[in-house]
Amino acid sequence: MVTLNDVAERANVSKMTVSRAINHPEQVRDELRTSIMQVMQELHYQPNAAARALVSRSTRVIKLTIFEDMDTTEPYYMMLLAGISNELNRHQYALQLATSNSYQVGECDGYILTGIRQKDYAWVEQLQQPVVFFGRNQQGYDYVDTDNYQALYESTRYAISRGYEHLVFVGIDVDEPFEYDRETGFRDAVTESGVSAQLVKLANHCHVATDYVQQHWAEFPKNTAFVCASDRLGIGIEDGITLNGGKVPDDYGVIGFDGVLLNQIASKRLTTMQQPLEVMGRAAAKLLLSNIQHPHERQDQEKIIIKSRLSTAESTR
Amino acid sequence: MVTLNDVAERANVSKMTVSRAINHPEQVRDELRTSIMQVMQELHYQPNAAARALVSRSTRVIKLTIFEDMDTTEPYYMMLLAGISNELNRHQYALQLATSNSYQVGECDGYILTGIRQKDYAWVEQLQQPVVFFGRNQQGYDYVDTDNYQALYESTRYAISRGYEHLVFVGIDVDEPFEYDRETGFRDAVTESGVSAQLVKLANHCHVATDYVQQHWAEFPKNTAFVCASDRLGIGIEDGITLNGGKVPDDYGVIGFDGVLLNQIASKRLTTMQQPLEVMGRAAAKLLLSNIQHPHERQDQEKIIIKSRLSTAESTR
DNA sequence: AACACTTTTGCAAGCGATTGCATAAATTTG
DNA sequence: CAAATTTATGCAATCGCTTGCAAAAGTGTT
Repeated sequence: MVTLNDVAERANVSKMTVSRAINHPEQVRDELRTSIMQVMQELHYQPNAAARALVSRSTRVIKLTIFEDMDTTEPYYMMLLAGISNELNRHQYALQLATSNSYQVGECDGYILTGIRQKDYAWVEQLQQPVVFFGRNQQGYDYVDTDNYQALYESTRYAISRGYEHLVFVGIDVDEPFEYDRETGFRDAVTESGVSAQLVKLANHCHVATDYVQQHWAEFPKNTAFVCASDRLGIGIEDGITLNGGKVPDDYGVIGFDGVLLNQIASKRLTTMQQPLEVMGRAAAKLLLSNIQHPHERQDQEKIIIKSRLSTAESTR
Repeated sequence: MVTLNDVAERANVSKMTVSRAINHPEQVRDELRTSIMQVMQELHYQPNAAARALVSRSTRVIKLTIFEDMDTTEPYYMMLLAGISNELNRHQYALQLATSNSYQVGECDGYILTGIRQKDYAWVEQLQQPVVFFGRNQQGYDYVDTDNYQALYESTRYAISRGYEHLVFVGIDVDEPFEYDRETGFRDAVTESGVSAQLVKLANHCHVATDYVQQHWAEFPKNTAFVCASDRLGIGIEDGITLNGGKVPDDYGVIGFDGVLLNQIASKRLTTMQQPLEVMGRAAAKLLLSNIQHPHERQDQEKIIIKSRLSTAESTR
């Protein structure tokens, strides 16, 4: 292994000068610095991260902890990963992946947390490091989230504007803030417009939504639009409608939420509120890094809320 | 920060004894060890990873490097991640994520590489650490892969066994071993059966496949089955058929490959060869760890080949 | 009880880098 | 041009832990 000392000897300077050439270039004579850089190249010198971390107390590692069984394999997270990873790389931080139940091995400079449910907050509190949430929380932690209220409000308004007269909100059966926000967005939109509406909460799976439509088909007059809390539900609902002989989008409309399935299935063009997950990932990474670099500058909870964008397709007229 | 010394003082032993209690429990008197363990608990002692790595020359970090633009957001990788992450956690290793173009920050004990193309091998060779590939390679590196030949051979045979009389292989237009294997599996199966067949290679996107069917519709007599190199292509093909008024599965069959979209879209029940990605991820992690722990035991290239499983659904009769 | 063991614990050195302080060189100033 | 100041480099200590060897304690044998 090539060490600072090796470089120093070869460059005829002390290892301190080499160290400074790397970390504080302005403190080293230009000429000398370039010659040191060259030696580093020749020797393929790579600073030892462990040694650095030991003395500087900074690992340059950020952990993304996903509080959900990873075998559910949400493609959702993949886009998040892309955003986070890109941003961290720009700042020369490494991204480490962990799940809630994973053995806590290795240290890090901060955490990005996602998929957190109420029961997990105890775990979070015991963390002694900067934390940024992906998803709203009422505990005062900084977070990045999409505007769930706006998303459902807007998609509901859109459905109404397309002439659908009966609205169904198909939510997810969890007790979490994001779900309330979505529901409230829907409620406000229908109340304002005075159209008839109903709500249901289902487990977040296609077939559950399909079954629901099958079993309650009588409740849905023509001109019903289903505003869903996820694309999965949207797709399931659409199937249910088709199986009952309903015509999408002429007689029934469907709007999803997330937008993660969009690029994958060309035919299933679901109208949906698309979350800019890559952007949100970047934002979370950026916020965390800023918290790490300026530990005391911030007093209040920082909230970065990024709007979802309506992406219209063939499941609405 | 709680250090070994703190624990040692509190437990009235030297820090060496504490260290041994952790790393070589059998060398410490049972009674003493349990009392040390207790002190560690009380003080919430966590060994400093950097210090450990510095002296032991092992970081307990594995890097998964994905050689593909991550913004393509293949859900494929998510399942892989799950498998790798689970296995690494069992062995108390951390998983670090990197892309080919990401700044190489931090050290690791080994690499799992996926999405590698011919042009990337130069980068790999310069690595000075154990490497396991995800996907076949002819360079002598250990790898884990699904049996691409078997997968396409089997799905083609299946299509033939269901009575389809004209076979179309819809491949991906890349120059990689895995693609040849698939093609060869298809060729062998049709040759053996003597059915008529044709091949095409397309970019791996739904709409490309849909367009292809539209433009070549005249070439496909009734009783044609499309055997595809990915689920995306399969879904695109199916759409193309439907748009042309073809009946799936009665007059046209479609078989995909991967199985990653299966659980996501209930209605689009594509018959497909399902890769057990979680298992494959585990296998890759296990193989890498064994290479790390027994550096010289192995002479030849180790190949772990895991069969895909046919999952029949509504796109074949 | 004295010897040769084996088992258990402690000491000192060092992994590769960075921090604080001291020194040397270069530059400015009166 | 010597003194004061700025800029550039080097020295020593240290981060928390593990390795190699030495010392101490315990065990058994004659």
